[in-house]
Amino acid sequence: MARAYWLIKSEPYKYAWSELVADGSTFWDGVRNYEARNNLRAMKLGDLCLYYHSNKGKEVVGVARVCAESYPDPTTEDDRWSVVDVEPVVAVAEPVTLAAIKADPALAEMALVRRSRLSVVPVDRVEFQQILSMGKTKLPRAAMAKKRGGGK
DNA sequence: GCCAACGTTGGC
DNA sequence: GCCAACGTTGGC
Repeated sequence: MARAYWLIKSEPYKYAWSELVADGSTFWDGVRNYEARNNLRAMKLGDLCLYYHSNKGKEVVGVARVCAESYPDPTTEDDRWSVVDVEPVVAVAEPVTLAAIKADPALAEMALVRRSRLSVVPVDRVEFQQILSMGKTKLPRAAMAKKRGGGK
């Protein structure tokens, strides 16, 4: 099964990329939208996520990896909501702004642009690679491996 | 089951 | 800080 790609948004003053790096990993809580939640639930171990700073910055600043698949959101009694765990993989060398994404015809149709209010959106492989390339960023070898443990 | 009111998100 | 987009809620 091919790896999937996603984009997850956080307001940097709420939970910034640098905090994820400092924490080592975190559970991705606070999603209260069914479609976003369904995207969380579709995430598989080893999927890669573009980490986007919304509101302030409006740019892709890092790549994170799903290190635990979805489970009930521990911050609420409401069993409708789920979280996943993510860990940082690599910072984007040159953050890719929303303006740059919109200006690129290959990216203008991204769910990020079309569904701007959705906080967890799918990204296709081509879009993912294009953003990394715009960000002058290469994935470390370890993240290229399919999954930890590497089974078929 | 429709739809108006309301709340939230996020770009500008 | 404003406002557009849009998801959710609740009255009927």
